[in-house]
Amino acid sequence: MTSPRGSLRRSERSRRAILDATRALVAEHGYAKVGIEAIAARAGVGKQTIYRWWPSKGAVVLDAVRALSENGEGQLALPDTGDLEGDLKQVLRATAAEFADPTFDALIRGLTTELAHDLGLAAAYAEHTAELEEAKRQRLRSGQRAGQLSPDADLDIVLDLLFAPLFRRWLLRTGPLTPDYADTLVEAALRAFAPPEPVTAS
Amino acid sequence: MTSPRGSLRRSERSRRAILDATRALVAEHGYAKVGIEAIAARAGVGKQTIYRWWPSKGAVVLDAVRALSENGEGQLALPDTGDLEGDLKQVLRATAAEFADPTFDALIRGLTTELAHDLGLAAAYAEHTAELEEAKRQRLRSGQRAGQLSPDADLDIVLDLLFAPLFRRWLLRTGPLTPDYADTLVEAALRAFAPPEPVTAS
Amino acid sequence: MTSPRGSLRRSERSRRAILDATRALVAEHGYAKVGIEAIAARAGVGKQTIYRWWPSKGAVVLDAVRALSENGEGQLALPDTGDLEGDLKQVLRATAAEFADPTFDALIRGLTTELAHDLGLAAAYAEHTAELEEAKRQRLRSGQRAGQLSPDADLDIVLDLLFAPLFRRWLLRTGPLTPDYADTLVEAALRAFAPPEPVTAS
Amino acid sequence: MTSPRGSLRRSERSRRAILDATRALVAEHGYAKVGIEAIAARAGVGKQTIYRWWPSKGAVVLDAVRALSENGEGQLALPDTGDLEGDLKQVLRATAAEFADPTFDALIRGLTTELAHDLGLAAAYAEHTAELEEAKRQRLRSGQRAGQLSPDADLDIVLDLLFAPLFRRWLLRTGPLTPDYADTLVEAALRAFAPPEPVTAS
DNA sequence: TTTTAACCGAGACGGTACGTCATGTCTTCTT
DNA sequence: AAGAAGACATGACGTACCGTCTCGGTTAAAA
Repeated sequence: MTSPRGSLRRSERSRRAILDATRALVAEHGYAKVGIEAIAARAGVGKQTIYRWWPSKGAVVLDAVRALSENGEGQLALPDTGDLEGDLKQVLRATAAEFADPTFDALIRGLTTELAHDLGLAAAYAEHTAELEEAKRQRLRSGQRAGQLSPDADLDIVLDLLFAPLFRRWLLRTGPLTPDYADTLVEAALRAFAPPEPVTAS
Repeated sequence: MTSPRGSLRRSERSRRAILDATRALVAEHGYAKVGIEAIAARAGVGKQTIYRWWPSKGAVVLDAVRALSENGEGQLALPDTGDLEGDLKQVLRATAAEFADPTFDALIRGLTTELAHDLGLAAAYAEHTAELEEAKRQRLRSGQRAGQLSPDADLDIVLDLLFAPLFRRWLLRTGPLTPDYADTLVEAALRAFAPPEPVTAS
Repeated sequence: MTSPRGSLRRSERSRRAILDATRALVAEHGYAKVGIEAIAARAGVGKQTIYRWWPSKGAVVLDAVRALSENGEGQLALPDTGDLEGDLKQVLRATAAEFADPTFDALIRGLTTELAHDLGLAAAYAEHTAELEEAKRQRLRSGQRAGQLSPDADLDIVLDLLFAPLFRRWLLRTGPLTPDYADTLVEAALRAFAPPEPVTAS
Repeated sequence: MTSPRGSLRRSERSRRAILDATRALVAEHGYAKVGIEAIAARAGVGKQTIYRWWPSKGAVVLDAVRALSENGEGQLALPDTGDLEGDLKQVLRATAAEFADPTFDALIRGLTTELAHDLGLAAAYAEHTAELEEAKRQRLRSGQRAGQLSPDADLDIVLDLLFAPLFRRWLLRTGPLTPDYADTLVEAALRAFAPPEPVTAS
């Protein structure tokens, strides 16, 4: 069901032009220096067409980000080789790599700072990331079942330990997002929630 | 002799009025809706007096935050009762509590999102927090010496594990900043960097 | 078909409000103390609406003056009773009287001093007054044909002699603009360009 | 008696620097674009030193003009060769030539437009020009005694006829200030106030 | 000779207006 | 009905000057 949302007459052409222009402009000038007028001008679109379909610049950018991820849909299953540590390292390294892409960085950085102030936008973003979050939790659960993670572990806390340091370091630029850093975080988090030592028969 | 820096004639009166007005306005209306003009008007000051001494709104807010901490100077020693876990829990709970104060939240939230975009401001902020960061590291080192933390532990990583989840949860409002959450983070981080089991004589 | 010039959508409402506000404010406070912001505020109009259509305050005032004259259009024919001296006295007296009106004085005084510095504005003003100037020249030509003025007279010089003294006295306030003064100027100018004495048969 | 006016301690050095800077800046950028701050900066003088001795920019410019004329003092006697027409032509040509000097033009143009709005300044200027005006009147009186001008002629009106057209043409740039134009004005004015035809004995 | 106070340069201050820019709403005409 | 275009009222931006004010430093008169 790929029917148009919200209207029977919405121009797909304009929608794409707006999101493309947004991506390009934010990459070029940074989130803060891009305004609705500039987007409209670059997209060759009337301002009203933007205001009609999005409530704020943040919402446009959110959709621009969404559109990026929607190229290959449904790839939401995380790797599950049976090796939790290896799989998580791969995921965190990939996340760190994403942040290194200037276009993605500019988009997601602006969006993130907007989320901090706009509750509605934050909710919309949460909806967008819910699936991915669930996939992460699933992978942890799978590891738990495989005895690679304590059965008592609160998976949300594990996720926090894994991703929050990465997020903070990226957002505030307090350090480089190296693969090593990703690995270190995974090792620390898994150590914190290691399964209990099996009692070995002596 | 801490003679006036940068000018021989800067008005202390105006400086304080500006920082006070900034705090009040950001608390009332939120960072984004406060402009230089409003600050100047509320402070009873010409706009140029702000532009003369600060390069951006972010810089003013940074100073407003700085001024908050400078009331009681030099209180930078963190508690060191000998109980690392207990001391850290106290610190994280206190940090969480700070974020609960609406005025401080509004100020620091706006400032933080500005840091994400303004490298110069981020550097200035880093300078401001350097002392506190060092104090935290000191406390961890002290715990290390007391055998409450692995001698191999990278203290910056420990700090990341402790504070980044709190930071992220606060900034993106993805969960409540309860004392329990603070405690959980401390326990997890210490577990991740627990000292090696002493070999017990059998 | 005098369809809208320069734009398809200019607001006549705003235009009139701006010119009215300009007239009122200049009359109240004098040309120099009136700014674009004040005009916009009084007119209930955005500043940009002024900047969009006029290049300078002087241009706005010029249009405000223009609008005054355009109430009754096409009344440009000067009196021509056959008595050149009488007609000119009437015109100069009327001109002097105009300058006595405080609103008109304030507008035209500010405009005039602007003309002295702004070549473009001077050109625009010249265009505005061209018709009137031509009408004056016509009346002189008519007098010339009637033998009341030397056939050799350079009409522009005659106009200078008639109006420049009035202009200077008004602008610099070096004397009162009485009807007597107007009459004196007319008499002097006509004496300077009197037709040659007819050769009387002796 | 060239004692300092208004104060026993006024710095002649600063006074000259201010007037020189004023002349230079007005010549370079035009009257309107020169401000007190710029003059002070160029003169290497504190703003207060200007505000202490002059009430307005116009007053400074007036003094700058005054200083120009005071180089060779007392040259106020107009030529009196016995030939009124020739002498007046010389004076008007000289006046026209003065206006052609860009520095003088810029200064006097700005000053003149200021006079139109500032009564106090106009009075001060009148005082400055009083001597010259009187000299002009004297020359006319001398011509009157020599029978080159009607005994009834109102000399102020004659002066108006002579100089107002020149003034207006210069201020509003409605035509070139050629020697021919000067001559034409002199001839016209003298024709208007020619002495009565002597009754020739038949 | 020493005081002392006006004058000086410098420039920060509270203000006002500038001319530009972007906002979000609106109207008009086109598709 | 939706879109491109862009005028509109609004209001913040950062700059430029205004005229006033303080700050040391420097003179030249008075003591």
